[in-house]
Amino acid sequence: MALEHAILISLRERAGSGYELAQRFGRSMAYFWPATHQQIYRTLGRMAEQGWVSVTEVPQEGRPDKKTYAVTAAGRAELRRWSGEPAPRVTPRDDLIVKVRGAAYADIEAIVAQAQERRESSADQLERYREIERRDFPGAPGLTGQALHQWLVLRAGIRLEENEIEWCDELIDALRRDQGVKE
Amino acid sequence: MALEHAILISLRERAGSGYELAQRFGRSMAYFWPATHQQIYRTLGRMAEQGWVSVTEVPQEGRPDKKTYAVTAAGRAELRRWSGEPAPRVTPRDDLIVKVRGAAYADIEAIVAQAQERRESSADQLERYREIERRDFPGAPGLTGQALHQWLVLRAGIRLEENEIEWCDELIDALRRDQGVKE
DNA sequence: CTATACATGTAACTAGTTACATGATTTA
DNA sequence: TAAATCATGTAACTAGTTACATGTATAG
Repeated sequence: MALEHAILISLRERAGSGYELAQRFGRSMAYFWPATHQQIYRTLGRMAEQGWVSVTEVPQEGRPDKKTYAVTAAGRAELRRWSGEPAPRVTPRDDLIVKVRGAAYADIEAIVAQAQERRESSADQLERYREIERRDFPGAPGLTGQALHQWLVLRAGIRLEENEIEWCDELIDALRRDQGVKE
Repeated sequence: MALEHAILISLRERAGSGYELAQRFGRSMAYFWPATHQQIYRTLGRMAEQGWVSVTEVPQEGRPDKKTYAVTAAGRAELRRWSGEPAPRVTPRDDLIVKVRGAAYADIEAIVAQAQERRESSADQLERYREIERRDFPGAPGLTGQALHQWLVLRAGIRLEENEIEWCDELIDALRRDQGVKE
């Protein structure tokens, strides 16, 4: 389960509470592994049981006590073990593809509209990624170490959006053309 | 939930039993929406309760009776309704990306090896897709109707694999280079 | 005075995966 | 005689989503 390991990575970069982790996830990991605060709290609990993280209760005034988590030696070993085992491939399930497959039984214009919406949201996301690239990775592709790793992840995101945009364009053109032919 | 709707599409193309559907899924839908026979039987049961499909029990000799499912008018309406509503975007969760993100805490060579494995499996899949394209869609991109829709779905698969291959190549090169620099 | 940040949780639900069960027929 | 095909299912589990709950402090 990659969520546990994504948390281990995040906690190795900086120890912190579930709340802090959820914030950090929202800002970085969520682009490729989203997780709600519930999921993070629950998973941290399980990880503490397994001994992958240690918990320190920090009493606070005026607000609930906070639990700070840090990666243990066992957690570090587990992260290393996991990262060496074969990474399974998962089929990304996309409703829009199913709709295209069944377009004969649907309102084609409604599907075209969804493709346009998708295209726009991908273009927006791509622009956000490109801005992050400019701001945080000006040295790319000549980076090293952690910065390189982060940039490579960003590259995956950029590629995904670029691909999405191109496919949407193909889709819109082809469905439009076919509609035109029919009339 | 797209599984229900993928089943409606498949059953509109041809009515059949859960078993038959599971076979057909394995041969086509599974490329973009995999489902086990359990999932299909369970979902068909739910769909029958909702009145989206009708069930006819066909007694057989020598083997268990078979239940043939067909899409009802309500099912056709539901398919049309669903295909018009906005398609949600889901983040494809990929373990390999998480591993790259945390490469600093891992054995980099092991991650490179996984990227190579991934690259090969994507190249294989791409070759299979290209063969289907040659065999079943020689008229592309000038197709119309259902053949066009099926080809557009295939295009999504082809694009996905091409993109995967390119990203893996970037990844392998960059991590290798960085390893070289370090030494 | 309203919204946001801080901080953690319980509970119920949905979707998908994996293992196990049954049993005849046909093909290698 | 072993394996694959036909045919349907129960049960348990894992991962992720959504709704609800609590309560202070601070910023606009």
